Amino acid sequence: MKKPTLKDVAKEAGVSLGMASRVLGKYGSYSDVTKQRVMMAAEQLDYRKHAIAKSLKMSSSSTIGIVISNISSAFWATVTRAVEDVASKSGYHLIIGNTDEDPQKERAYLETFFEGFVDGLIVAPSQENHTLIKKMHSSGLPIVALDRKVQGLQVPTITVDNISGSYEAVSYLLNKGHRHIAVIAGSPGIMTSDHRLEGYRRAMAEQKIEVDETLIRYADFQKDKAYQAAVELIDQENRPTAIFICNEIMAKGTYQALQDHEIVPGKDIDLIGFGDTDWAVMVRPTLTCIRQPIYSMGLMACDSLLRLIANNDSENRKIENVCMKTELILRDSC
Amino acid sequence: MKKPTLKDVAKEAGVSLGMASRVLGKYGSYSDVTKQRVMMAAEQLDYRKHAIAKSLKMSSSSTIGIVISNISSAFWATVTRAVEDVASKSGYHLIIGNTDEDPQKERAYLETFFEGFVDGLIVAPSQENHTLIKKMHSSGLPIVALDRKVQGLQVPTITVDNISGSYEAVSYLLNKGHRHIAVIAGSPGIMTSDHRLEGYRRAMAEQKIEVDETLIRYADFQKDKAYQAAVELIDQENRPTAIFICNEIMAKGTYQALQDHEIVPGKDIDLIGFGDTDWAVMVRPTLTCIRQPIYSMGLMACDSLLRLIANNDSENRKIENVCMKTELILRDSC
DNA sequence: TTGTAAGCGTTATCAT
DNA sequence: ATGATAACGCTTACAA
Repeated sequence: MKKPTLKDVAKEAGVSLGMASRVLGKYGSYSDVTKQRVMMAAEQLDYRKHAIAKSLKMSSSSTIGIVISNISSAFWATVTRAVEDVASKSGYHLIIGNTDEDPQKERAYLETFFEGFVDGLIVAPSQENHTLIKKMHSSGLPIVALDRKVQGLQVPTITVDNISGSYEAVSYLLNKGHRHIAVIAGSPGIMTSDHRLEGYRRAMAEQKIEVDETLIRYADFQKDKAYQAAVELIDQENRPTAIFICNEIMAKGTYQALQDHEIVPGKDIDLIGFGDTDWAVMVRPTLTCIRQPIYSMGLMACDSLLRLIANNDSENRKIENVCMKTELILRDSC
Repeated sequence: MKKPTLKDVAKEAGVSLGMASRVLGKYGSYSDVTKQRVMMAAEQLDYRKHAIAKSLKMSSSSTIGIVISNISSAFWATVTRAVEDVASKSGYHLIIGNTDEDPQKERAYLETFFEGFVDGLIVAPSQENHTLIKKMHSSGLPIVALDRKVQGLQVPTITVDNISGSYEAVSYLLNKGHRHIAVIAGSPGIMTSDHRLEGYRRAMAEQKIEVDETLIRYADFQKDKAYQAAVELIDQENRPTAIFICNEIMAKGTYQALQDHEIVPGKDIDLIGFGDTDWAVMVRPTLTCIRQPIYSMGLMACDSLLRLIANNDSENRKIENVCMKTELILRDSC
């Protein structure tokens, strides 16, 4: 009835517990006869090692954790997929923690992951729990930061070059002759949002065009707020001739607002969105996007983490930060 | 340097190990003074319980596993999100296993989840590993099947009524006067695919319309194959006047094929897709869909599993199968 | 109220 | 080559 243990296998095979462990774990030395008997017994009892017990003994759970905002968004689902692919190839399991950008939830996950449950952690940190993360790091837990930096934390960080990405996009608009370029930004304080806005400002500054602050709207990365912002922008006195949207969720809201108001992207107003999305090629006109190497980001983060775990004892591990380039995908919306 | 253990806390507080455990675990009895001293010591050392050790002792890891085909698909990402929401509310962690419908990968996950790592399992089983799943179940591991049944396995199963869903959709097309209705199906053998095709056949049979087998195409749930199938359908002699597509991924391929050939859904040909998707309302014309209660499915699955875990000892748990209804969302493509 | 000690199922060291 | 035994860090029954 109960699951058989090593003890049961040993008894069945007529050997000692240690012997059974050696055979099944393929270490130490044992005779061929013993091997046969143990294998037989294990087979017969349908024995499976108890992973938790092993973890305790080895102080390693072969599990990594990932703390992100929302697994059901296309971006994070792809990242998670990549991480899981890499992790499983190395025999690691993946535990996910969904925070919804809620510092409370994030803290709860970090705390439980800090209880020895995971061998390493990939985290897209909010602003709030930096001290906890630092404490975890200094206590020796391997950590990789993803998509966002943590100030003063010396861990490998995988980001996208948000500044140059949006700089490129806005420059493209400027070179097309646009002078009134609106921005639908995320939330001030979040790195990805700030950097994308910064790219906009740099492009504008470079061409010596003064930024009209009424053309900058914060929509907290939310679709509905972006819809609202877009409606306001097209209604306002100095209607922009182009809109730069700081993520794909807000791009959806913006695009829908324009559809609802029968304003045609690429004709009545130009549009570029940060982040590619599957509907970008299905809508008409298609949407010009800044593509991020999402899968690669997850892949590199996990790769980096696994290397960190492997070399955890050696102190000479040096921090490898990666800042990936984006790609401007030109389509019909501008 | 090393993480403090209960022993360290006890020593620091000047009490026994057992005492420290009682205070920190809030059970048994202890004096106020002892409580103070232990709490102080724990605080001072920044003590955290070791989750693995606790799991071993309690033979429960507060972790559940989910085995699905692809976390980066919208459907499974939403399911996973729901499961994680419910699980985390009850203090459970979620480990994900991505199979890509590969029986080998699926088996690997099932095996490791069977090593005592999880307290329960949610699985969308392929056809191959039924015996293993049954073995896991009979060994006492709580299991819930999601989206697909396992023949002869007595576990709670959360599915969608695929037959009635597609029956409703195809009947709608028939009532509109369509007689040549094509189907782009998934893979024969997979329950969701077979049932959706079955719904089609029933609707046709009910109106005594003979099924033209050249109008049935299998596209293995893949976008490109669906694209190809759609092209063939519109090129063939008896071009269908409507197409019923068995999932949203294939709907994407089909829709794109029509766009590329300048055939307008809802005008030149009617379209209904099984499964709602975010681009359905963004494309023009919008796409009519059969909506599945995806989040609810994940929610109920996890809920069911947690109840199973809670009542695992009592034998009187009865199997609660849930078959959820779909909803036909009428839009412009038909 | 408090301390002692026996496990949970492994791995790995030390004798033999 | 093999067996006995001490951990890993925790919970908890039993004694005091």
